[in-house]
Amino acid sequence: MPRSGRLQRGAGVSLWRQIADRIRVDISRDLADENGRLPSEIELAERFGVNRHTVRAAISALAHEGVLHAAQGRGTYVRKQKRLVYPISEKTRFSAGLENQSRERKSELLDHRCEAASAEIAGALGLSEGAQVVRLELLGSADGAPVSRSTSWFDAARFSDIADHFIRTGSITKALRGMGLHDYSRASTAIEAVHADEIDTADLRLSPGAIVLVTRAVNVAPDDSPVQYSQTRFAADRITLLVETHGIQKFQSGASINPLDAISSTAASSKTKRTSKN
Amino acid sequence: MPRSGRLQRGAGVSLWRQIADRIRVDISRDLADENGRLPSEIELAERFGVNRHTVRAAISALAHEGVLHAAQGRGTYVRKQKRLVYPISEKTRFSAGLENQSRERKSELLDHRCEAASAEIAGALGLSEGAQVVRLELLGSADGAPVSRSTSWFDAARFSDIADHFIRTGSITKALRGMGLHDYSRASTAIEAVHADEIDTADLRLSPGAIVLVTRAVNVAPDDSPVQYSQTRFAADRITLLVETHGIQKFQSGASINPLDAISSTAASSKTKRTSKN
DNA sequence: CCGAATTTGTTCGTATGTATC
DNA sequence: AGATACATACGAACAAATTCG
Repeated sequence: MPRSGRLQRGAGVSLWRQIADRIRVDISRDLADENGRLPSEIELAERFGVNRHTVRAAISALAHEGVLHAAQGRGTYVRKQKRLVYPISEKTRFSAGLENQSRERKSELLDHRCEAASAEIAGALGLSEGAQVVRLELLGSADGAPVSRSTSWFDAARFSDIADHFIRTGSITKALRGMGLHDYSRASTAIEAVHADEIDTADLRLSPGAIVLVTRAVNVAPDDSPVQYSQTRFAADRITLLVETHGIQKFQSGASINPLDAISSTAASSKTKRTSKN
Repeated sequence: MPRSGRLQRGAGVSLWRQIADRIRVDISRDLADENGRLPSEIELAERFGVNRHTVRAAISALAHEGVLHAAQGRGTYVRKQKRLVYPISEKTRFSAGLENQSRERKSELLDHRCEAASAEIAGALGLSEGAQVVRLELLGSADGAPVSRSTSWFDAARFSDIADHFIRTGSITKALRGMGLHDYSRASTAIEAVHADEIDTADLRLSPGAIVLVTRAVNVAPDDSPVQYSQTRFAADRITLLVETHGIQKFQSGASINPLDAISSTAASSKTKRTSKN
């Protein structure tokens, strides 16, 4: 039976929202079994004394939030995974970010080709529109789960063989080094968040309604000439972007400037901490 | 009447998704009136020859994407607004970011109080747990629309009067300067994206299912001691975070390193540009 | 200011399709 | 093949917010 208090019909809050809030709390107690599986929608509907559609609306909202995952024919499960931290700094390297956080990580080259630069690409790389550029399509995974899907462009005049070098070395940094560029810097990164589209749900194995963090970044050579322009789409529920704009140092013993150190322990209660306007 | 082709029942794609795709295209043609208002759900259901619930599912999906906005009693409208750019760099200032992008912007102090630091706050500020800290609740708006909702903490021992100074000056930077701190730097910013909760929808005037960009940031004094820890929630469909990790310079005439310069002109076609795995 | 009309939001009922076990 | 469980779709009714005469 449902835990605390009955559902309030006719109050300001809809039933499906009340149920969603109840489920969100109860899954960490006894609602889900040892495998994280929830009772079936029919059973939940009986427990809450509502129609199955009302339960479905609640589950849908929680699936949008990334709390639950419904699989046709299998059941509804609690989504359990901690976020990987992807650092963004002047020395951001594409694949290096996820080291030490996952057992197995991979950067797979899906496709590569030469094409004419659009206005956006040309502007970012300092080329004229229509200039030849090399495009690389990469899929980043950690522990078997896809995490990022990126498209990068390079000036074909300088880096026509970048794909070959990447295939040999498995790394953008090493590929550029193999072509004579021994260092580069991240100049800027634009960050937006949007809902996953059909391509995202396929590539990143997301459920419809999930969130994608979109970054558009420019890397520059030591002489500040643009080298690489890339658009990356991260599965938002698996990633935290960490921007480091100032040397990260420990200030006092036990005190970390990295706010993420404390997040995992307080994430569950963060909601109660926030205060509304009133 | 619907434009091209009938809906395909029993094909691989559900009706509501076909309808959503159709609406997404047709709103830029003739589906919406001069005010961006769509026909009522009942009328759309008749046009497409489906039940009203099926139209609602399509509208719901498009509302999640941020394309449409449904208002009870008023109708369903096309959402039209361009994103503001919020820069994040070593010299990020809370309110300064939105200058020159909006006619009217405001940073309103909703609440302030003194409290004991939690483990998260204490860790970020280099204090011991339970130490007294001042908390400021701010609401940032641009052109009348709420954009950000932030909570900041300061060491009460150093900045007990921060609220008074903020009320007088209307700026965190000026308030800190008034208390003897003439400069500070952004040390780190953690960025995540989540679905808006009830508090977000109220404070930022979002529709349920909207996306919120959550940042957790630490500002430090010139001696690298932590000064301010803040959590900010941005309405994701109104904001682009721009991380500048390397001096932004023009490299060639007409070439900008800022990738955002080209986004607006290509955003509409970005979807077709992306390629899937196959 | 009131009340009717309009429009979206919620809930229940029912049936069928599809994926998984 | 059968049972289970989620996905989609239609129908009906009422609630809640807004608009407008």
